[in-house]
Amino acid sequence: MSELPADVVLMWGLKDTARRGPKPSLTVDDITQAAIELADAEGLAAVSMARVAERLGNSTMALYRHVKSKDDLLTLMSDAALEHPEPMPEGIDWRTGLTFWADNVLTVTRQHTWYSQLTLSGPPTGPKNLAWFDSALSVLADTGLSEEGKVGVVMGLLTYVHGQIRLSLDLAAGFADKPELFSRYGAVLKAVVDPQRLPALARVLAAGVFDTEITYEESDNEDFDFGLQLYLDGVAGFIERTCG
Amino acid sequence: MSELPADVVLMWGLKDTARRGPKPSLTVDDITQAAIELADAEGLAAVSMARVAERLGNSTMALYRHVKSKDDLLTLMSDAALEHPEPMPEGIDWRTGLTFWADNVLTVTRQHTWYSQLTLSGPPTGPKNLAWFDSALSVLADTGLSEEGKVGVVMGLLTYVHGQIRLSLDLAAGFADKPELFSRYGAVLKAVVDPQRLPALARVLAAGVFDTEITYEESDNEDFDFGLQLYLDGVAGFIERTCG
DNA sequence: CCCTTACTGCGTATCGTCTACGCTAATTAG
DNA sequence: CTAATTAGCGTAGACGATACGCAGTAAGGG
Repeated sequence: MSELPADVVLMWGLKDTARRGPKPSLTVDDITQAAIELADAEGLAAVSMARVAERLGNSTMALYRHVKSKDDLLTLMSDAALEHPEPMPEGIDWRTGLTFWADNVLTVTRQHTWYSQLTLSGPPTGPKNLAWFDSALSVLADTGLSEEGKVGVVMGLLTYVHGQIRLSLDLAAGFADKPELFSRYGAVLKAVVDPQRLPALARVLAAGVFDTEITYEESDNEDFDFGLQLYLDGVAGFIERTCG
Repeated sequence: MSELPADVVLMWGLKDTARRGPKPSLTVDDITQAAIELADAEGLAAVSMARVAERLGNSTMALYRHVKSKDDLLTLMSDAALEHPEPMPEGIDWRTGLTFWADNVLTVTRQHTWYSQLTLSGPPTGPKNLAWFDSALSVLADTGLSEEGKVGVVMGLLTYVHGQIRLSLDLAAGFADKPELFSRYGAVLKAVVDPQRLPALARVLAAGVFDTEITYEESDNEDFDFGLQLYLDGVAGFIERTCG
């Protein structure tokens, strides 16, 4: 028990209960929650130990009694920010199930736009992260895939989903920052692309693909589903090949 | 011409040549290169204006004559760090071509492990980035896809590749940092996972999927290719459906 | 040839960040 | 009651980004 890493102990709430000194006026949970609210409101860059402490009405250094370092806090946030996954409808087929799952990941992550900027420090160990992992795995139970195959499929899906989310959130943030760059994207490329050197790209420009103003909320879901279905097509083939 | 964004002007080297004052002892290129070397050697976190200037034998503030801000410098790095793409073999079929391309992206990015930590501030505009974009598009020329379809396929592929790279690099960094967490991953999960609440995950653990020590350089390429081929399977179906 | 002008390098200073260390006060085990 | 343990926090150091302004340099115009 006491052999478990410190992060894991904190995330699962496995602290020794009988303590001697003064009652803590702060819990790790309070700190994590305050940090998440701050990140939601002002972005990940605004999360400093000082700002978090201010929000809790404590001094900066008080936080270090509960959290080893700022990186530690970020790790805690990466689990605490997630909701529990929606329960999978019973008897759902794997393809519908994974689409449902991916859409839920998208929904949850959209509420914490900083999430995809976190740097992973290891494989997932927190309760929420593992619950999501389990949820995706359970959908593949009846496919006949080996356990290792299921893990591969889910990891690939997670990578795709996170990659897509990160891309779209980064772009959305950039868009909010300086929209000119986006509305003029087609024009800028045309000024700079030499059809001799980059012929394929020049053809795309000539076809006017980047001429429409890019708006975000709409195009995102389409692109997301487009790539997702491609990936799931691949999974279907894999299942067929392996277990068919 | 002068209407182009500042970043674009810098990346394409479109500065006014006739200047009046003293000869610059520094070029934007020198600065970018120094920053890249620093990031390669000590990680992205080590890149500070002071450290970069020190490496060039200049003062910190001298850099701001050439670069608007640190974010600006990071944007420049995101283009300058890329090699030019290997030229596509003539007459290569799209699937082999995209696999070749993805492998090249993997190779280039492995040389700059910080690359996937950069936050994109907008759609790609630098010469190297666009060259890669063009290279992937050119492979799809004979598929009969619409220009928009090609863009979608390449964007999806890029997202997958970057996501995968980021995941594996983050994990590799975490592994270098504290290997215990990785070698004991299976054991930690078993201590913490309740088969009642997370049955699918418990089955994976029981099958011993996480019991083998995780080594990185080997498993990476397999996972990468596995997911890549799934995605390409999906693309094949899409081409069939659309143009078949 | 000189002066104006634009530009480079850089010193100074402000403000924000993380966090090591040690003190004080609160709480409880024995 | 005493000693051990622990929470909160003040101080301070090291480091980071960058606004501002000064001094010196090189070209263009006369």
